[in-house]
Amino acid sequence: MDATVTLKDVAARAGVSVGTASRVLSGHSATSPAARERVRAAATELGYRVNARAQALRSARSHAVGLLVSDVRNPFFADIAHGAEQTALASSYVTLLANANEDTAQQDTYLDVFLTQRVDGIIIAPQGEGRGDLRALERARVPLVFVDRTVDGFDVPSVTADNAQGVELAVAHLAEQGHTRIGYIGGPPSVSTGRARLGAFLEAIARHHLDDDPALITAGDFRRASGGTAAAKLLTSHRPPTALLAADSLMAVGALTEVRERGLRIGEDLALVAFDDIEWFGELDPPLTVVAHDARALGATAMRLLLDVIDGRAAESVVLPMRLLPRRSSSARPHTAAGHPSA
Amino acid sequence: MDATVTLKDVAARAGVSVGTASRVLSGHSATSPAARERVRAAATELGYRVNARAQALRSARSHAVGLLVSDVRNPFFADIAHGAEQTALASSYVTLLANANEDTAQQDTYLDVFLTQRVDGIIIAPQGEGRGDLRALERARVPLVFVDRTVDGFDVPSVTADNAQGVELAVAHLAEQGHTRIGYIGGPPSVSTGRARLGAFLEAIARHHLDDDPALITAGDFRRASGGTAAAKLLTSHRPPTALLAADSLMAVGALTEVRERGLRIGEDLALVAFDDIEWFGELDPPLTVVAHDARALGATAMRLLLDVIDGRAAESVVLPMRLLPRRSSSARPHTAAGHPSA
DNA sequence: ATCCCCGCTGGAATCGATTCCATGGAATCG
DNA sequence: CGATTCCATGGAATCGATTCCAGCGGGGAT
Repeated sequence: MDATVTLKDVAARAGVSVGTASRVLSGHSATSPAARERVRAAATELGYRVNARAQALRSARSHAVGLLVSDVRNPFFADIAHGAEQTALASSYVTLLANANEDTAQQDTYLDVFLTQRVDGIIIAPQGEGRGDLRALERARVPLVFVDRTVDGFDVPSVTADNAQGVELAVAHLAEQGHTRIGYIGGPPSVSTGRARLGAFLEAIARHHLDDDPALITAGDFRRASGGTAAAKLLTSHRPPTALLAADSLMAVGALTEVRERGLRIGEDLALVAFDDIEWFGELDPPLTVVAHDARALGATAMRLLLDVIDGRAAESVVLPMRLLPRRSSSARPHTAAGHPSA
Repeated sequence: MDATVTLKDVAARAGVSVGTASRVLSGHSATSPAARERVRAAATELGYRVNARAQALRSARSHAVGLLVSDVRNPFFADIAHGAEQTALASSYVTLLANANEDTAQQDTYLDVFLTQRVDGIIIAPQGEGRGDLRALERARVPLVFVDRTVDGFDVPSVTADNAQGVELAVAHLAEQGHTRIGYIGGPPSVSTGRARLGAFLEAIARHHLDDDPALITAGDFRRASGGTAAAKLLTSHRPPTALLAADSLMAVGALTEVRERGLRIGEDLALVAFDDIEWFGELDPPLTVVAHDARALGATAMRLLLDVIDGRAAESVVLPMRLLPRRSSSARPHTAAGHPSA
């Protein structure tokens, strides 16, 4: 007696027309107190629940938004999703969370799903170069917001972290402790954050008059294994760095493992600073120094922007500040590092 | 020229009726090769995309399923979500991922959303005692599957881990190393896994003839802080345990922090075994021994079951095996532990 | 050659809610 | 007291796709 209660049933029970019943329940038009009461009573008695699909069909608004992240299992994106979802819920929007799973094809699949489901808007942490279905979104004029990353050539509001500031904080912190040779483990140039952070790193190095040896610059793909490879390359070079800066948390973990396997101790023989704070980075031994942005705020802000766009309000891109969380992994002084034997 | 292409437009362009166009695109009825070709061509030229909401309104099937987990940010549930989502996608079902956020009220909110959205089925890792909207689901006869946890009094297929086996593996492992006093940090009795694991622990203790001192049994709430509190209680007791078994990964982290703060070294002064393997547990120092289940398989299996129920096939509950991953945190021998000073 | 059957098609009803339009009655004003 | 306005309401059109029904025409059987 619950699954298929329609507005017609409610109207019949209340002794009014469906039109009146709809008006009462949506509360948009004037209705008499008597009708209001009868309809409301009938609705609760029958356990009526509006059919969102019929509602969305008639009124062009579906009250559902799509959120596409590159990997739900990455805590950073899980936090973004959480922030976005809570914000949406507060405005009674439903979030369809999809997982590109680090795969451009799957990203396209889900964008297609979003379009088919006629979501009111989409938040995306874009993968790749912005080909394929990303262009279709533009043509379809679906409200769109970028989060964390952007794609060149799209005139879309975005919420990003202040990468330049973050890199500057990290480099300044390491320079303060006397490091002059900082090994950089960067992201892929195909992702905007990868490019931005590398540029900022080069500037920061120059600003602080540190060693700009090109051998200190490596690039990974924001995945764990690539962090290890990059660390190995840096540590076996002719003049190894005394500190490492990883542009992403997963690569930092890879680097950490690699460093350990070489018998070096993070925080004593070698300093390490990572991007993105992950809850358990403080639980590692030693706790990891990070340059962090508030992922939850990133998600929440993106959703706010999206709702603005949907409602036809102006939406300005937002750049959120990063902050340095100094922990023990960066307490190594440069002199202790050089020439340590690699077990 | 993209957003509002309807079937009517396609039909007009192809010079056929909407009926024929629909038949061609859904492929259910017989159509002439000529019509097929013309409709397909028109559809691609116009960039037609079926309106899922209209489709769902007419045919009772929405091809969307709801997945409600207690916390997306918990890697365990993120993995479940990932597994479920991939399986759904393979059958061209969309997953609406919702986050109860450890909150029964929010769980009800989302169940309501699911019902309103007329999803074809729901997978849930239930919170609390199964009051409130969980009963409404039963009345609404929405296909339902429990994952990881169950609720008494519901005749619903479920996918759970073999808790008894997991506990036995952990206890046997510790007993093998000579431990007789194992401190147990359990989950809340309001959650089925909390109850099952405690029962299994008591049985395992008896089976291995270990110390059944009630002072060794504590309970938390599956959150991090409670693990610390429980550990503190155990370690300050009259005769502290030489090993700890935590019923959940987050509580294990809490316990870990607490143990460290007391100046004890996990793996040397005290053994620690945790439930649920989380990617980075192997990165801790020392790496954590865990009793793990394959969360992704849990999610995938649950989705398969749900699709079975939706399609009217029989669905039998599944119990997945757990396995022990011995790492350094449980290498402590009992004799080293007793009477260690608490810094 | 006639009849029947079957494949294909157009037209129309349908799903459930919203919203426009017209109407009836009450209230207000001159 | 009659005319105008306003409020509440019922009825109907509408959103986009699916599906039933009936009809048209062609091919095979007799």
